[in-house]
Amino acid sequence: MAKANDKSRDDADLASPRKRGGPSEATQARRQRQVDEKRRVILGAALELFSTFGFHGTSVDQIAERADVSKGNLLYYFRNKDELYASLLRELLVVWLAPLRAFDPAQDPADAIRGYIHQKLIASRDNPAESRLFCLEIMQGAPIFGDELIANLKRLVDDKRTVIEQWIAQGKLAPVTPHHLIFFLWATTQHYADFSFQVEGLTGKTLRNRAFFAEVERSLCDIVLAGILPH
Amino acid sequence: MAKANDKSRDDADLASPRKRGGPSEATQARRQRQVDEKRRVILGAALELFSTFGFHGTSVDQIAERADVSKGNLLYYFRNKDELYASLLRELLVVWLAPLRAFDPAQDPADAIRGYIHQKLIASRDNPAESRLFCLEIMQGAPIFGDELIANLKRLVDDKRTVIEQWIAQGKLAPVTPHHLIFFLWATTQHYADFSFQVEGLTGKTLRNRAFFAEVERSLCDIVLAGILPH
DNA sequence: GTCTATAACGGGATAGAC
DNA sequence: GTCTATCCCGTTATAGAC
Repeated sequence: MAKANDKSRDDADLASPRKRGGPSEATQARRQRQVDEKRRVILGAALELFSTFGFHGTSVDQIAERADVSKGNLLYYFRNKDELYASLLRELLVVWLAPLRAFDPAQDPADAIRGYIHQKLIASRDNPAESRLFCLEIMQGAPIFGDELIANLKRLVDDKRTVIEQWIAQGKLAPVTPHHLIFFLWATTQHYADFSFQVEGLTGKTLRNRAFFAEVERSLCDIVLAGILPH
Repeated sequence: MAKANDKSRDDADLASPRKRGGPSEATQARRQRQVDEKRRVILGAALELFSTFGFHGTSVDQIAERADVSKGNLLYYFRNKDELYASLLRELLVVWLAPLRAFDPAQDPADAIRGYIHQKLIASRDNPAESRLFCLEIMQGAPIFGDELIANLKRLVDDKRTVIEQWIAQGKLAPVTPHHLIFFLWATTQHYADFSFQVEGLTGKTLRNRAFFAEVERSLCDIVLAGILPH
């Protein structure tokens, strides 16, 4: 966020001719808030479109229209389409990885996993677009955001691998391969976001349906926990 | 395939001026084989590119280059880009759904599920591009192949739902929700194809590594079977 | 900061020679 | 059947008025 804003701030310095002494700090802060708000709106529109139609399937014009700004104006806030896309991914990465980050060796593994599934299903229900965006990006080999994404993932996963290993050493978990357990949790929970179109087509329901949400959560917890708690 | 070929055959009739009586049946058959072969090469190139870069991220030019034909020539075999894409999906649908189709009420459910996981992992190892192609298509709401794809899926899934229900009625399976079991198997096995880039980035291995393949298979079977066999 | 106009480019599809 | 040349459109990005 900080980095992404550097540019707009630089441009603003050039573009708005100041009287001697410049505007008050309050005025500057207000302007900055308006700038941030507009960036937020544009990023929101970009998220919806990129996650549905992909990077190449979405035009800057479409994003501008959805965000209710002109294309020229959009390209004042983001240097080009690539930067808009990268900003979007960078901003969402932290929140997208949050549920896994919560894993802690002090927790009971069953609680931790139940909690993870719950959090991830809520995210899949409320923010399916984010999930789809990362799905698309990773599936295509992360061509744009690339190394940054994988490097972040790797740091987190290495960290959580040791947590799972501790649980196993303490006899609290069956000897599963940590990587596969993590992939397993990712795959099953994200499925309901990434393939919501298919899930809805086949079952007629989405995670927004209370009963369906509970059913998914129970099914996943039952299967996973039965398979990984010490026998 | 039959439908897709109608057009080329029509065009061939128009394009190649025949002497009275026309070419021998043997000659016609040979030509047809060459036509089929060329279509196959083009479809193969299209599969690799579409599954990696998506429909909009791939140009007809790139496909032509990879298939070693000119763009003009490619568009002689496929009316346009959309038709090429739809032909590809239609042709792969049957083989892609084959592993699930094998589910049979006479089988032991543990055997059936072990067999499914094995088949699907082999497919994920040997034909990851097909898996990614369907993943992309379904994730984007199946805009092009659309209703045809969902209709096919629905027929198959409804069929297998009753198989699973029978297993449960016979006490051979814990009372799982059939849909969720199916989603579960899809999600976990396809993960290794669709996210192979991520899997490799994090573990340093792919399904082509013998030991890794066995590890994945064992992990999946252990977890799933422990969770769904009658307790 | 915001808009319109337009330059510059790439892609899909067709025409027509061979 | 195959190729090259070309048309035409949509798209990105910039220039410049306000």
